[in-house]
Amino acid sequence: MDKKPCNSSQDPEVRKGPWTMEEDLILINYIANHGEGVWNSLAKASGLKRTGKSCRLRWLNYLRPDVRRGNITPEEQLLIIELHAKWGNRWSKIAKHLPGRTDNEIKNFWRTRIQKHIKQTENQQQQRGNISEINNHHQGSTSTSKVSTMAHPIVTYSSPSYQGSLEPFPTQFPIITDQSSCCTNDDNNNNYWSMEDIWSMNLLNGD
DNA sequence: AAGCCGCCCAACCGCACAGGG
DNA sequence: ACCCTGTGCGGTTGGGCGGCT
Repeated sequence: MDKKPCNSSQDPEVRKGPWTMEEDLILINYIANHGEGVWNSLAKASGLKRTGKSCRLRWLNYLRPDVRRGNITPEEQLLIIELHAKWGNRWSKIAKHLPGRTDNEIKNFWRTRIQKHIKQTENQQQQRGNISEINNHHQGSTSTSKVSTMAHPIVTYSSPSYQGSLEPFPTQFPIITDQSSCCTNDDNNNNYWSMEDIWSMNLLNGD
């Protein structure tokens, strides 16, 4: 790439990549004692070899005690769809209406699940369109794809097929019936410590 | 059993904006 | 009025993991 590795050469102290448990604890402890904000000086004062940006992101997206982790509930799915139809990719704005959810999480959710679902829906609609066109015209010629494209103009993400159908993903996603179960994360976080662990360790360490 | 492929998510990057000096 | 620094936001990437062939 054409990017200069100036940071790594001039400032080898700056760490990148996944956060370690130790770093998380340092950040949590520091914020518990001094509060959040002024991230650049926080990064320096805490002794973390991270940028302020990185500290902020880690805190907001993962370490904050009020961050809700686990599957997006059907209600949240609907809300995301509605708000996205209204505001587009204003993830932080959407996140403000979903307590405990981060813009990053919503963004990822949208990209991985909903966009995929929309594509599938569009494909299905196109295929149905093809079939109906074929049935309507009894032509069976090679021009069906063109016809179907005209019959189903490409819709944007605010696909009207979602709005009003209060059942966006009836079978595709596991539905959480018990909110308390979302905090166990047995399978999801095998390689990670849960936030409860971290916070209890934080308390054990003393602040 | 091994390799491949696709999905998911944490983290990084670049840009824009706001506030202070 | 201008510049600098910090912060916030949206887009993108890379690695881990599970399912499939």
